[in-house]
Amino acid sequence: MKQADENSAKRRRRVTAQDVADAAGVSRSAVSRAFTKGAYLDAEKRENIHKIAADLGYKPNALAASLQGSRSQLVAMFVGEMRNEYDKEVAAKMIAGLNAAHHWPVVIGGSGDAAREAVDRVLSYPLDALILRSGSLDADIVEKCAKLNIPMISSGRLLEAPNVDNVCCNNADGMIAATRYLVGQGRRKFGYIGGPEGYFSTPQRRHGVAAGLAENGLALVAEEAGDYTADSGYRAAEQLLSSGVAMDALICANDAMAFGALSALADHDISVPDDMSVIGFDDIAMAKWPAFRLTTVRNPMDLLVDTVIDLLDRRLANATRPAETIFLATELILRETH
Amino acid sequence: MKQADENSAKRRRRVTAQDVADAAGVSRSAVSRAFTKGAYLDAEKRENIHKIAADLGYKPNALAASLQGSRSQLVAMFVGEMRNEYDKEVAAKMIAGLNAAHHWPVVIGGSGDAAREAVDRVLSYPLDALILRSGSLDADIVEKCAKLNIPMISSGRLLEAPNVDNVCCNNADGMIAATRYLVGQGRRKFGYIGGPEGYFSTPQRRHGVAAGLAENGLALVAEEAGDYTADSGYRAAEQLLSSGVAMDALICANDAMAFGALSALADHDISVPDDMSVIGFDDIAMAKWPAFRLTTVRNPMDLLVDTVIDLLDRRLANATRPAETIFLATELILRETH
DNA sequence: TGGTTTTGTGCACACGTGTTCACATACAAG
DNA sequence: CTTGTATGTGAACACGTGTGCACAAAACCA
Repeated sequence: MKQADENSAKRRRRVTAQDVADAAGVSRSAVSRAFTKGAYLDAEKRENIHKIAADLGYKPNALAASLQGSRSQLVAMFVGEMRNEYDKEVAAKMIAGLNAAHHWPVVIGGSGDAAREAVDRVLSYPLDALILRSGSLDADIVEKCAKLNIPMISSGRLLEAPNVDNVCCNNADGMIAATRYLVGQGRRKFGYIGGPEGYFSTPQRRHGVAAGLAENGLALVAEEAGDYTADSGYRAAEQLLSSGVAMDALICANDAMAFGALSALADHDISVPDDMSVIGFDDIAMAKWPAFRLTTVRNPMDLLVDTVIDLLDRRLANATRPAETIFLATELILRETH
Repeated sequence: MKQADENSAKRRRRVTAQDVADAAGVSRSAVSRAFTKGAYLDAEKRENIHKIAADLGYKPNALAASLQGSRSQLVAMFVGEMRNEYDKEVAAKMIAGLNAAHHWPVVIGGSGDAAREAVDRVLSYPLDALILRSGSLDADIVEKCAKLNIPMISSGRLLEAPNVDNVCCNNADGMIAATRYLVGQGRRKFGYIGGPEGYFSTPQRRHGVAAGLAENGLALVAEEAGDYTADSGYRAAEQLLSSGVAMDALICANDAMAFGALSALADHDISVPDDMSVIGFDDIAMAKWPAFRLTTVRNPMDLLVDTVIDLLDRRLANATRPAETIFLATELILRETH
């Protein structure tokens, strides 16, 4: 009776070190030591404990262990809305990279109040760090993390604060290089499809294009703004074409909008690259698909992931290291639309 | 001196309920009560504690609280390699859905040994559940979870085990509907680009196409296999075209491969849909991009996410509920490639 | 044999929380 | 004044783990 009660009660519970200890006829300490590398325990007994533990399906509860003061290995990652393909691609790579480095990402998405509340709630876990990847969040998150002693790494935009490391693609330089190249190819009448307000990259990329043109005594002849989706790129291109302004080059603030623009140009029987050069930004996987073969500015995603994880590991190794801001170099990828 | 030591030591630690209690001049119990809904505490004192807590940046440690026996709210989600766009899209939606339902997904990606090891490690956290989304994992994960009392929900493929809920798109029916429709449109010579071996959906979709043709006394005239990426679709289509077999319809096991196939057809000046119908499967966001406007079979992602979360919540509410397997109906989406 | 070192293990504490229990205070009723 | 009843609140325990400390047993040496 009592036995049955105990069994049914245990059925609901997670197997605990005490259960293994009872089964093996040793103390709970011995079980703990059997799973702690470098701890002092008779080899034979350790093996026996491991065997019984495997049999019972025991795993030390990482959270209870983290109460001891060690790291939880949990890392929160805020990814914004993941509406465009670049964000999804980076998120996927980041998850893989964190896994490989034995950090476990608790992923938060969305925008606005819901996102703010979600991040707030997730801060109640003992996180090793918070990674901001795209999306915009209230600035007071920085203060909250500082008080909770949770290091932050921002990779979508620059967050100027002590204890916040930043990784950032050199947006302006990338656009300058693209513009220079097209000018060198003889293009003169540049149109531009920019990003939405509120994104960190929007003014930077816009500025890069303007600077690249200015150093050749040129300026944009036409301009529209999209929201970084392919649909908005299509609409923006339609708008530019219907305005009647003559263009021979169209620079887009990201690849997805460039794809949309390419479709609009095709619908208008404008040949690319004969009549018009099109250049994107990011070099997402799709850019090299046969349907697009897009000339674009590479936003180095793999390097971004590696850099973020490197900063994270170094931050965990040394909490007082001064915050760093790292800029990543872009690269012009020539395919078939320039 | 002692004061300074204490301060610098505390600087490293997370703010704790005891710290707030000291600052507020109450017991730690009072602080805990101040943050526990429905607990008994003087209203004025509760307000004061909240104020001081906000000032210090205190948040109850969710993990320490979960030791009490309550749920951790952590949910592991295995997402496979996330190589194709469908997987990324579903993962993004699932993350958003879980967040909205106040579950916090610890996301694991990858494949092979690394993935197996990562999932194994993540099981050391006190998870409320494990969601399998795509990808393939050793079958012994089911047994491990059973022993650890972690409920599982599989959505990529059917996992026949007690305590594993399944959500699955009705692959065969979707393909039957697509095939029937094309036959009704007068198509007779069907080619097929299938998925890679090892995926749960591969034989089901293949079977659906065969069944749809068989009921009209037809059979496939040509067939190739890809790996669910656009590139592989392009190569497979090239292969089919170079074989010289005449076709008037090409069914692809997913949208990404259909995109690749469309490019190959364009390169060969084969007009879609005049000379050839092309149908995909999934209806990912890109399918309606102006560049593709792909006719396809909708794999209902939003419904998938809702269903998984519903199953999760019901499982948490009732651990002994018998495992369910839910099939989701597909829908033929007619655009411009049929 | 007696003393000293090595080897192995259990006890007890700490981590941060929620909650039960007992106790103190205040106040109303008899 | 005594008794009974609300109303708050602190002390103590439990959750599952890692580890310092003490202690026992065994091995070694003289």
